[in-house]
Amino acid sequence: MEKTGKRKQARKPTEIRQQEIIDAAMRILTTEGARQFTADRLGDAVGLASGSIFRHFGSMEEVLDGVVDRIEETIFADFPPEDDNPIERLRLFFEERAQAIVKYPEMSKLLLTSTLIPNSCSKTRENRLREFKQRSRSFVITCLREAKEDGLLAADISHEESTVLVLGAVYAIGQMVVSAEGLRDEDSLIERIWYLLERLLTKRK
Amino acid sequence: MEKTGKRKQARKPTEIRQQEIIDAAMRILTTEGARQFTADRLGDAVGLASGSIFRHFGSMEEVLDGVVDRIEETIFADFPPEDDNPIERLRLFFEERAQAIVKYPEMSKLLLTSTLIPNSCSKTRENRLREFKQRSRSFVITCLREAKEDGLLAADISHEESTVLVLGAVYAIGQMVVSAEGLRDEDSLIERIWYLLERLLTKRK
Amino acid sequence: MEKTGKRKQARKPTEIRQQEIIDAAMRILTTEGARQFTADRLGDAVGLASGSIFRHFGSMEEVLDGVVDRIEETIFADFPPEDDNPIERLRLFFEERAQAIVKYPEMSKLLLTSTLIPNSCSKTRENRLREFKQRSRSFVITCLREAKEDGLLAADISHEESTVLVLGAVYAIGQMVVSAEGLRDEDSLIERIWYLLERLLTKRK
Amino acid sequence: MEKTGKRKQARKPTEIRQQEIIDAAMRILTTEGARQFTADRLGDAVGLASGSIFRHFGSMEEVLDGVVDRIEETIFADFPPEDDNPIERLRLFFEERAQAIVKYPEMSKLLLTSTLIPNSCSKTRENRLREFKQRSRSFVITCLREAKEDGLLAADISHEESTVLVLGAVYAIGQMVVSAEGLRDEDSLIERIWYLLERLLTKRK
DNA sequence: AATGAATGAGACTTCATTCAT
DNA sequence: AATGAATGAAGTCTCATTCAT
Repeated sequence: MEKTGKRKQARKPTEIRQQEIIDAAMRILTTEGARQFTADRLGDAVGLASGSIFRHFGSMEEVLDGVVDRIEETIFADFPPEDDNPIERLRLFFEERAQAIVKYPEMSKLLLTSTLIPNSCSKTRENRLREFKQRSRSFVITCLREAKEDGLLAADISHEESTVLVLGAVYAIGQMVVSAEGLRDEDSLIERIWYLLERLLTKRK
Repeated sequence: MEKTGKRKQARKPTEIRQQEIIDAAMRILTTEGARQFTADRLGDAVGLASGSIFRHFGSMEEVLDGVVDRIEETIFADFPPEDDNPIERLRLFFEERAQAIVKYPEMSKLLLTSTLIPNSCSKTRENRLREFKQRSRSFVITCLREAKEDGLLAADISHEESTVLVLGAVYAIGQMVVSAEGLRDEDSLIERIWYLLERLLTKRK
Repeated sequence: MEKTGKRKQARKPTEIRQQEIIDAAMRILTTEGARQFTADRLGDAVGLASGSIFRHFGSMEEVLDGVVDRIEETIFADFPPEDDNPIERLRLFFEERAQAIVKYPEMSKLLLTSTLIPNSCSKTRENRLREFKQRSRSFVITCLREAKEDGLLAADISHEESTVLVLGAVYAIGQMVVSAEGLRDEDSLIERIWYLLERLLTKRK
Repeated sequence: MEKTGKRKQARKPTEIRQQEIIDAAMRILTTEGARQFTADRLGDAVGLASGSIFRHFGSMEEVLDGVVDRIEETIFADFPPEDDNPIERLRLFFEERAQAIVKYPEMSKLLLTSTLIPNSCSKTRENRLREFKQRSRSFVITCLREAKEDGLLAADISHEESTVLVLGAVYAIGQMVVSAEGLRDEDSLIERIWYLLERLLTKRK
């Protein structure tokens, strides 16, 4: 019944459309849920007929693969950070990751939920998301282990529990961003959190 | 190779079936994803024809409401813990919640992903999940604020960042449980993490 | 969710139940439509579980056959009326039929709609209803033809159009009863209508 | 023995298909009954897959609304007729309506059976059909009342019973058309019936 | 490159019917 | 005689995908 003044949509090259579609897909997946991720809804969101989606992606599955690609590019943009001091390396990781989450809040949500992204038969996409988490975790563990060996960590702290605290802080920031709208000055918060973490982890003088 | 050879299905009262169905639904949602949450799959999992699901729930939506009920019952089982000392209260919360997560790993996953549970039009279910998170967060904040007023917190620590650390630890434990299968002796880990958190938060002598 | 205080239903012999079920079926068919004619709805209406319907009728189809039986018994209760004068015979028919319709308004509705009564494959039930209409029509035609031969009809009136008027009056009374609730003193109306019809049909002196 | 051999289905614009679907729906409802009014059957009748029905109508309910629209358009095509003389006005109505019924026999059947058209919860469709009948009835009553006031009616005839006769004649024509196939020369019959009615109603000189 | 009609598979849901209790 | 759980078939509707235009 609605005649939404749907003019003949401007033609754009596939590369542009693909990006638009991936953007829309992430928005739908995170704000409306996996069940709303349909070609119709997606077409709506980018201003195309649903059939036209398939000019730019071979299938809905491929769109999802594009989403996962995008996640990878974003959160591993400057990864791994390099620095001789493992604590400093960890700080760089923490701040970059926290800032990425603040900037693209969908990311953390999608990451935390791996299986909830529709996957019909192949486990590949799920595994990739799992691997992303694993890659981050390994980095954190390596930093902390090295710090321990270098005598930089407080004596009674093992890398096991400190990993939990560091990664947990990242997750919690993601949740804050998603839920608590009234969150301003995230940069300062991120810094203060790192300050706390560092004080906890490292040798007190 | 089916052992059951399509026996006449055992009859069970609706109350029992409802529990079985909710159990299965949580398993499917967390291990197979929202897209696999279908009546067929659900019937399979409890050993019923798909149509029979609707003798026990009016719709798939109602099953999901049942899942949310179950989550609420589980994670708020002994909530809020009571104790005069806010730090002690926080410790009780932390340990109960962490143990709940270890025991029912699906819970934390579902909680973290609110919107990803299929929801058609009504936002109620999503809002309930959001409220659960808010309820926990409020409890933590209140404890920490009170501790601050009582002079129990370290001088330079605000409740804002400490909340992030405490909740983050809970989330991270959930993620560990889900991903790292080879996690034994969680009780000890939980204790060690709390020990770390408490040392960080409270006044050092 | 509703616990409608559904006590264990009193046991009644099949003969009683069958009548109750047919009553309920007619009510449902006429007031709620063929689509609502389900075992559940029927059980509801007589205060039984839907499964219990099948203790008293072999199938829903048989219930419908019962409905048709009931219609036949009712509208052909004193049929055909007997009298030497064909006009008087017609009057008796008209008044009996009109009164039956006033008393059981569902009847006329069901009669007028033959095909709308659910019938899966067999045409039998539909044909029976058709035959009921035919039987009435034939009676009317026969009366009028005989009246014509006996010189009782107005000279320029053929039995064809007069049949239409007589039967039409019966249908219209049915419609009035169904729609216009505020219809009192039907007896008088029926009489006045017959008076009109008779004046129209017969020789004016 | 299918002649079509499953050709690629012809594409037609939605407006055309909607009309085809409404046509088929009326045919099915009147000749096969409300229970056969299914998407499958409907798809069959228009030569589409059952799912494709829903490209053109949002639901089966909407198809029914379309049917009611069509009925309204048809039977109220030239309604109300205009003429200064109320008897003449009534004649015009009678002939137009009778001819519409002869042309589209389904109409009268559907009209007479309002509730038997499937309707889930909303009573709107049923009410619309009821209103159609009421609109016609009101017109007839108004004509006859006015004729009475103008002294055109026979002295001893009230508008109440004469309304019954006029509307009844319309219904009876509908029934004849539906049942008695061998009905030729309806025009003449309609005229003769009106002649009878008019002679009955009006002042005899 | 874009549209929009069509399809077929599959999802949700209803329902007559059966049967253990 | 009655219940209420179970089934399987059928019906409504959705959706990815194809393709003529």
